[in-house]
Formats: sequence, structure tokens, C-alpha cells
Amino acid sequence: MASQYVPQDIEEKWQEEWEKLGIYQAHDLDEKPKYYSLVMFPYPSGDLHMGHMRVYTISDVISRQRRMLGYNVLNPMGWDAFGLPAENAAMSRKKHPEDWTTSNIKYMRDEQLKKLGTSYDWRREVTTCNKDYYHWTQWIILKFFENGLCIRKEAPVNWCPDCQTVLANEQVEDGNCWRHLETRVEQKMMSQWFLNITKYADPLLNDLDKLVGWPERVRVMQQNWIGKSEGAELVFTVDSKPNVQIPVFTTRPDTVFGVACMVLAPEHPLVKELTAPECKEAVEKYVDEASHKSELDRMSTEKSKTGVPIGTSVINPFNGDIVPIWVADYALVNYGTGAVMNVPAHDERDFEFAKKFNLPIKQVISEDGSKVESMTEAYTGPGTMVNSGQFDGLTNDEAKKKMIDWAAQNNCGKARTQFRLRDWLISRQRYWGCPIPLIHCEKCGVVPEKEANLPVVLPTEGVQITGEGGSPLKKMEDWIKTSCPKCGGAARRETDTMDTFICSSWYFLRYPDALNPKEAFANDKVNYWMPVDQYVGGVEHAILHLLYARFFTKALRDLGYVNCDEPFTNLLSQGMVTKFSPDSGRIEKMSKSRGNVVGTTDFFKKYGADSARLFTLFAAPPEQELEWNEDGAVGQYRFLGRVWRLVSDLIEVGALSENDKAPSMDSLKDRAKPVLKLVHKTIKAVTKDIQPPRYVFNTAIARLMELVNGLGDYLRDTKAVENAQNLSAEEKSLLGFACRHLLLLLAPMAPHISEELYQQLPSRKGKTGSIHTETWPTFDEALTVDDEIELVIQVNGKIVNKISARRGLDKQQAEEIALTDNKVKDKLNGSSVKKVIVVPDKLVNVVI
RNA sequence: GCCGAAGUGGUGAAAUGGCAAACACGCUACGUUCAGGGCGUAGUGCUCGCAAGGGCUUGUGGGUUCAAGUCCCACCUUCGGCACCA
Repeated sequence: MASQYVPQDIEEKWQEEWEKLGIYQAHDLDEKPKYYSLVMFPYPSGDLHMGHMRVYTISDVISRQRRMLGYNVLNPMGWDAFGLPAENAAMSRKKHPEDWTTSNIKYMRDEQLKKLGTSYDWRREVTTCNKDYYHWTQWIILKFFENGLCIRKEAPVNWCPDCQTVLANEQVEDGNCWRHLETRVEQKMMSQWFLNITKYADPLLNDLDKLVGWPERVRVMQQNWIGKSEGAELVFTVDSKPNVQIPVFTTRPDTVFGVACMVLAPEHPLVKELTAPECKEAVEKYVDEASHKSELDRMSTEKSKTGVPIGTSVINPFNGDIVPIWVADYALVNYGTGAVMNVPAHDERDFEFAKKFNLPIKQVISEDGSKVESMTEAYTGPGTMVNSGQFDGLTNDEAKKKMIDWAAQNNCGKARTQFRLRDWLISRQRYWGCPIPLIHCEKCGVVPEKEANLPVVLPTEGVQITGEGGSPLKKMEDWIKTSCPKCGGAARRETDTMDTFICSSWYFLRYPDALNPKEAFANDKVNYWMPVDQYVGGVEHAILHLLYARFFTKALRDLGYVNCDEPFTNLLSQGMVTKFSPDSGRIEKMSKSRGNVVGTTDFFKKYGADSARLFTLFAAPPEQELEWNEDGAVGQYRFLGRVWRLVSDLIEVGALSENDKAPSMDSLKDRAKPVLKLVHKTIKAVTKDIQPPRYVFNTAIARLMELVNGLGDYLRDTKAVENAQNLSAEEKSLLGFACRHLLLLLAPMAPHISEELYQQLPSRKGKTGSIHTETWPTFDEALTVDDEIELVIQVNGKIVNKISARRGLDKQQAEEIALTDNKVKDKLNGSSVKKVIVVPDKLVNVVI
């Protein structure tokens, strides 16, 4: 008997060998067709868990197979290394964020990713907190600043009291901080840096249609997030102050004749100015209360509307109605114009508001053309215009257009598109992030740092991280003090750092030219590799990261730095790995903060990396959520053990041919013929399964198991191992062929064991080169079909018999077989046959 | 409330409208001088039956079809996204 399968004996050996051989290096500008395979890079938290392992395995299998298919594959890896956990660690462990991050990276790279047997080109490793990298993050922000895409403005912002920093909208979940799900986000007015992503709202929305290689669900999520609404801006004039005009945004300009009141958001700048003296007290009280409510409070307090009138009125420009102005917190200051026209008859929310405060409800659209005395609920459907002056009788759709035209002609409105997407708030009052390369000069205002002075280095010496009192950079006077790049006078550096999502919005552009000290990326290299052919990542990034990355790509394209306008041609959005969390008592996404992680190290020690890879691939198809349960893992270990024994037994007894000649069907014994067919069938099935758009690795593995089981049966039946000395050349050739192909097909998924056994094959004697640079197997279509088939015989759709028959029977022959079958005759029992359906080579259905 | 995805054995899961449950895990029995997650063989959807054999089965209820897990309609449940967005 041959040696036992001990993964620990072979895995590290091959990992070192592969690195020495450099087989995973990508070649810039090579003539081979390029394939850019990318996986979302991790935050270096210090430990990779099974959720990570699943993504990296999937992406690695894709990369490895593409390499075997003859592509010049770029499969890089890096670290999303700025971020708050490093600061928290600094406080709790008294370790500098940089040291903490660096040692985490080292551990995760050398002990976890490399030991998983991944095929990265490590020469291109990118670490976002390294000067060499964030130099170019800053450079991009300068370019954005020069082109008006990076702006400073006063705006209501989300403030997380735990993080002591502002958050982007995308980082607020249900009114809570995405990082501290128990912490309510507060609203504050602050002057902050924004990226003008709304400028790209339309292309970001429209180009989703181009992304046919993306999962539908992700496109829908982005579409919802961008949230385009078309309608009109209508201008109402204040009754008592004819020079004050208030625009509202509405998607229903057709209902303007039914306006009952105007509603301003509590933060609306005109509230103070327009409040009548007798209402002042009540309005101030209301506004003050609203400001203390977080967004969550505003939503979660019972759905009933609140609000107070401010004692002034506006004139409806369409019919001259004078309607009161109210202030109510259901109007949001940062959507539309912060002011809403309230039409109770045709909006459910407005209806509720009007009912509560006794406002008049006037019908202006009728479902059937008739007028109604009083309405019991809002009618939001289509219909005919009523009570609307010259527009009466039109359908409301026609009226919409005509009324917008009328408003434009009369200077009281225009068509307007409104997006739910808001500008991206990027400044953070934190230390461990990329410094914003802008300088405040008393004379010149905000001045960009000179390109030649980049990077603006984040100071590492003398930083005090306490978690209190805002950014630690604020206290670093020596660092803050600088001179103005424009006038040379005294000036101060911006102390806010960037949202880390900026760093990850362009990292895929750096890999193509990761070591370039002179520019972010050379034009020819980035355009050779981009766009990414296959991106793999968790569905949890469906909005945030993917939207930002698309925005960066489009902006950089418009500035002339890249050619492609979408960064990721194909996206595999892998399902989350979940597990019961003792903290919450629920099944949740595996993550450190939820206390339900399963690390990789123990798993590798127990079963080896190959089994770990197979297990995560086998447990479920990649897009599906996977609840972690290790019980099935042993099955993969056993399977690899069977592969090992099968191949090494055959090698030991000399049952494998010493050349690569394929056996010929004709010269094989009858018992051996199906084995050759099985190999061809397996090549066909596995190839199909692990390629797009299927990517179903679980069934690919199942097919390999069937091959191994089939080979095992054959060896048992023929006693080939016991009687190896009697094997004919053709049989040896068959067994050699089968083993070689088994290993080639297994190679992308279980790279170590397949390499180890492959190199031991007798046919490899005197040859060099890794299995991972071999050519992916091809199959003979003719050998994937059987001559004998099993014909299923049905009567009225129910199976009565299964008869083995020759492939390729015509309909009449098949029909005859069915009708002469005894079981069919029994069922017929004298009744007449109405119809016979024949599915060639599959089934005959006799209908009686 | 709106949008999307999904509901199949004890478990993870397979099935271009054509044999439901491939492949595994688990379990049962047997074999192996095998100490414990070793290896091999056979069995294993549910149900009636000693058996031969029969009946039932893809969340629920309808429909289309010779034929439905798969297509259509309604509903239920779970998960995910959006949500006072005017």
C-alpha cells in the first residue's frame, strides 16, 4: 500500500515551490489574451474567517482555470488597511495603529492566505495605508478638487457619537451606525468635504443596463439606491412677502390644484423668517424637538404625522388659492427642496396629515370622471382631471406635461429630476485614514497641496489616540502648520482624513502598475488590464463599494486617465457565510463584531487547505447564503484520501502508462470502454460547471467524485491493482489517461494534492512544469454519449417501465417498443390509444 | 408599504418542461487484529405490507400541458434591499 494522504506534508512544500517558480506572475502587455481576476481585498482585522475563505477560494479557482485555459491572468491581492478598528486596537492594546495593521497583514498574508494555496501575484500587493499607495489616493482627490468633483459644503450630516465622526449616508443602517448597530446616528449641520457623486447619478443609473454580467439583484439594489424620480419644481410665492418664493419638488404636478398646504422641513432656512409672531413659540418648540430627534426617532415614533402651522401662507400659482405653511418633520431638508406641497386627496401621507389637522381635501383626479363629495382615502391612481380649471377633462398623464409647460411659461416652475442619491460625505474626524491634501490659507481660502509635495504624510510620531475630543490630528500643531502653496503665507492643513471607502474605490486600477513610483498607474498598463473581467465579492458590498468604484472609474475616465467606463465586466456576488451568533441569538453574517467567527487556522490544521477549499465550494453554489456547519467537511477529506489512494496505488503497482498517449476506444475491452467515456463526460461537465455563467463548483466536485467512484468500481471489478503485471498497454494507457485528467480537473480546486500526485505520474518522468501551467483538458463530444439508453415508458404520464434501448431510435421504433411492452398492455387492458408522445432517446408516453 | 431572491429527505444540496432527491453528511447492518471522526461493501424520501407489490411526495391552493420542482395566477413563510424620498 502506498503512503497515506497527509496534507500537512505536501501543502507548504508546494506553496514554496510555486512561489519560487513564479507561476502566478502576471505579465503586463503580454500578447496572450488577458484575464483580470479580482477579489475584494480584506480589511486586515487580524484573522481571516470562513466568510473570507469562501470568496478567496472561488476567485482563486476561477483564476487558476483561466490560467490553464491559456490566459495571461492577473490575480492580485492587497489590504484595505485604513480604518477605525486600528484606532480602537491602539487604545485597548496600546499599540500604534500602524504596527497593529502591519503585523495583522503579515499574519493574514503568510499564515492564512498563502496557506490556503491562493495563486496571487504578490509582487503587486497593495496596502492602502502605505505612503506609496495613498500618495495616489491624494493625487486623485486633487484631480477631483481641480475639476469640481470634491467640494466643501455646509450640510446636515450623520454623526456617530461612538465613532466620534461623521458618516456617509451609505454607512447608516436603519438610523444606526453601520459599525455600531446599537448607536443612533445624530443629525448635525457641519461644514464637510463631499465628492460630487450626484453629478454622475444618471450615468451610474443608465449604465447599469450595460452590466449584463452582474447579478440582477445587485443592479436592482443600486437602482433603488440611486432612486431617480421625475417630476417638477413648482414655485409658490409667500402671500405676505411677494419677493419670497418657495420651490417644492413633486412627482405629481398634475395634482397641484388640490394643494391643501405647504410643508417645510424643520431645518428649512425660511422657517425662521416666515414664522408669524403669534406662532413663534410653538414653531420654535417644534423645530427644537425635531432637531433632537435622530433620524431613527423620526421614523420609529408612531407613524402619525406631527407638525405646526407657522402663521403665513403661500399662493398656489395655478389657481391663486391661498394655503397655509406648516412645518412638519416628515419633510426632509436634504431631499428635493426641503419643501413639499401637500395634496391630501391624492397622496396617502398627505391624506393622513390633512385628516389629523382638519385641512380641506379637494379631489382633482377622478378614476371614472365623476366628482366625489368627500374622500375616505387618498386616490393615487391614474384618471381624469377635475376641479383643475383649464386642465379639466385631460388624463392626468397629459395634464402633467401641460401643467409643467404652463408653469414654465408663467415663470413658476419647470420639469425636474430628483435623485435619492446624495453627495458622498468623505471627511472623517479620525486619525487612521488618508490625509486630505488640502490646505486652509487665511488669504487664499482652500488651496490644494502641490502635486510635487505629495504625499501629505500621516504623522506617526507623537500621536495620542484617546477616542475623545475629535481627531488626534487636531492636536498636532507641528503637522498642521504649513505654508500656503499659493501665496507662501502661513496656512493650516486639513485635519480630517478620508473615508476609507475612497481608498478602495480605485485599488483595482493600481494593481496593473502597483510599483509605479511616478504615477498612479501608467496609461498603457491600466488600459491593458482594465476592465476587470471577473470580480468576486460579498453581496454586502452591493451598494457602497461597487457604486463608489463605478463612480471613480467614470470620473477618471472623463478626466482622461482610463479608457473604460465601467470597472467590472462580470460580478460574482457571493452569498454571505452565516452562523448562529450567541450575542444576538440569531443566525447572522459571520463577523468579528458579532462574535460568531470560525477561523481558518484550526481548519487547515485538521483537514488541510485542499479539503477546506473543496468544502466551501461543495457546501452550496456560490451565490447562495451558506450557514456554516463543519459536519460535512470530513466528506471532502475522505474524497481527497480516496483520490490519493487511487492514484498512488496505481503508480506503485505500475498500472499507469509511461506516456501521455490517449487510449483508443476500439482497442479497449468492453468493461473498460465506459471508463474512457466517463472521463470524457467528466471533462465536459466540469468544464461547463466551473465556467461562467454557471460557476457551480458544488456540482463540478460531485462529477469528480463520480469519476473517482467509477474508477474505483472498475479497479475492484477487474482487480487491476492486484493483477497489475497482466495489464495491457491499452489498459495502462486508459488508467494513466484517467488519472491525469482527474488531477487536471481537480487542480484549480485542490491545487496541492493534484500537483503532488501529478508530479509522481510515470508519464511525468523527465518533464518539468507545474500542473497549474498545464493546458486545460478537452473532450471528444462523441465519447460523451452512450450507445445504450434507458427508455422510460409512461402511460398517461405515469412511469410503468424502463427499457434499455439503442440510442437514435426513430419515433416509430420507440413507439413500437412501448406499445408491445407487456406492462403497457396490462395498463391498456383493451382501451384505445389516443396519442403517443415520443421524446427521442428519453421517453415514450402512451395516452389512453 | 414597495422592490428582489428563495422555500425539495434527518442535514447540505442536484435536476435544458420529460425517471424528483445526483453528489455528500448522518444513520443502519456487515466485513476488516480497526482502540477513539480508519478503510471497504450493502441499505437509507415518507407510508401500507411478512412479502411480492401498492399508495403518497418539491411551502399552500388553483391553472396551462400528453407530461410541472421547473411555466402562469393567487396566497403563506423566510431572507435581503429601500422606506414619511414628496
